[in-house]
Amino acid sequence: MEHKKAEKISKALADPNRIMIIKEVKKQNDALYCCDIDAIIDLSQPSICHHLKQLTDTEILIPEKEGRYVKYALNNSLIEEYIDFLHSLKTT
Amino acid sequence: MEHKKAEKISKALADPNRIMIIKEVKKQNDALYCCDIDAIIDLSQPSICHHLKQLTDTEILIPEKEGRYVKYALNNSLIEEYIDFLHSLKTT
DNA sequence: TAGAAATATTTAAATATTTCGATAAATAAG
DNA sequence: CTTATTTATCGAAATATTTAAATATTTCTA
Repeated sequence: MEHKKAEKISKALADPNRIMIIKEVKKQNDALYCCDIDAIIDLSQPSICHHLKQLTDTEILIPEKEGRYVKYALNNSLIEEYIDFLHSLKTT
Repeated sequence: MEHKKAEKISKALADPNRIMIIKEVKKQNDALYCCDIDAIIDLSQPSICHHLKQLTDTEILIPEKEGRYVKYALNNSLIEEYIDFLHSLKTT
């Protein structure tokens, strides 16, 4: 992974609300809906939308449209690539 | 790892200059000096100092004073803990 | 001890991010 | 077709981050 990409993923993970959202995706087993987040995070709907956009722009979350709803799944392989990048930084 | 801690590590990694610094620590085999960075990164001395502070505050880098100099080493075990946290986010 | 060199701190400006209210767009339900 | 519901976008305010000049601190060397 390019370090520019790793930087962007790091930035997307650098917020407590976005980490909460990712945790919730896991809890809901890759089937998190936008409106579920309202119940969990004390932010306005536009703010939640903004955080989701950062997570989907970086492809950490993969959105899938289902009628009026959007379902989010975690991009496990991207996380793996990011982990590989972190391993590559380590000294031996 | 607490997610507050993971958030802080993410934030510290969310900058191209700081990633460059970490890469340079690896290149120099855990023996990076402050003044070496001047040669690599086009930033003022106070800015470099500020970035190093973020990396040491989060304990990503471990500073060791050597007379007038400060030598930096990567905290490999913290990176491992951060990687474990990332694994824990993954869906199965 | 005085001067030089390396690193740290303070302060302020520029830029970026976060947040929310208002509003728009898309689709479902009646 | 009209209305309600879900998600997205715009615009503006509040907050945080990045940067560098000026200055301070620490320690080496002559």
